Amino acid sequence: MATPPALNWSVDNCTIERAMGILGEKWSLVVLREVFSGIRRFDDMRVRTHIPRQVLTNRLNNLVEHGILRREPYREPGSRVRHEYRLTDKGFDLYPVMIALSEWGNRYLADPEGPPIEYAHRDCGAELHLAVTCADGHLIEKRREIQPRPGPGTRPRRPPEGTTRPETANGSA
Amino acid sequence: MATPPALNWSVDNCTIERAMGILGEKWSLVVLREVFSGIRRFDDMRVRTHIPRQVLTNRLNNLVEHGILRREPYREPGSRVRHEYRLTDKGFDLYPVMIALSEWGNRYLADPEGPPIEYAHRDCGAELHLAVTCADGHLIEKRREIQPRPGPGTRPRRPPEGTTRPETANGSA
DNA sequence: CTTGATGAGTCTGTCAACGAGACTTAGCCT
DNA sequence: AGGCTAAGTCTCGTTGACAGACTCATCAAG
Repeated sequence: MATPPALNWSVDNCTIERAMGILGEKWSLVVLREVFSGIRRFDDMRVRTHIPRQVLTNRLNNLVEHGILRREPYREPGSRVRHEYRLTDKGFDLYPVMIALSEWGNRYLADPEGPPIEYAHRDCGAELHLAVTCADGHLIEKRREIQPRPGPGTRPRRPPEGTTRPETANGSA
Repeated sequence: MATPPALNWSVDNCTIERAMGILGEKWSLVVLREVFSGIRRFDDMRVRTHIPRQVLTNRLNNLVEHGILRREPYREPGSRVRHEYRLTDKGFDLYPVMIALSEWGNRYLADPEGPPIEYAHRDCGAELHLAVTCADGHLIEKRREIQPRPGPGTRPRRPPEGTTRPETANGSA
């Protein structure tokens, strides 16, 4: 084997990495799962998830800071004003991420009786799944059809003087 | 507002949570991005990602242990036998997760010039994206059509004696 | 056969993040 | 006035991340 071409590009500005910087902290996605499921209050999340208080405050604040959740004041009759956490548009756009994770998790990690949460089409009740398509409208069914490649923000990586291995032609796994 | 119905179900066996237990550790998905991009060797990953050695060994081992990567011995002419890391089927099935993250990241987190990596349809070159569909074949375009609900593995949550709030009807965010 | 290069680690010590449990605070209710 | 409750802070011990030096096996050069 020889040098994969990817080695010549830098990935400092990788958006997957940035996304994981926000969502990859422990519990972040669990918090989002809760909000997607209609759980919006601090203590309700605590009760279901057992996330340590401190971590939960921290995650909620981070998610608010990144514009994924917003704090909404509400007042329950006979209580003082409180806040609940709701998804912003940016947060809702994480639906595919949630569905992708749950599809994979359901296939490989579920208990024999199945997963405790599923995502369904409200109108017809059928379960959801993700389809990979391309901008030209083709449906992608086999992974051989998928090709990672340098995008518009690609920058060269300066190799540290004399790191040379013979080139190869094909960069996918 | 009143008790969201989700509060009555347990989420101990949630598959999203389990998936994040594997993929949510710092760097896990970056390692996978590398492998998807054709980077398969320890030091090549180090060079691009600057992941600390110890963490990288640890992540690679975890991913192998969970059957997402496999170690493949190879021998470069004039070197001793080494190992490279390749995706298993289970690993390849994470493609939707990668694409979902990168779509979201590209929309909200990219530099002005764009992302450094994109996923394309090999046959036509067009960029990929994910479509949410339901098992009945409907294309879901609005989040209002998505409904999280208890799945087959749902278990009741034993509420700790006298945690009662009035019920509400609708559980989505 | 010795020396050196190289890929892939291990070892050590420091610092940040996580987890458990007790304590705090603001506003409402009796 | 006293108590309750949601949502935090505080404290402290444990785990995980990181940096940098060290190890180890193997092959190639001399």
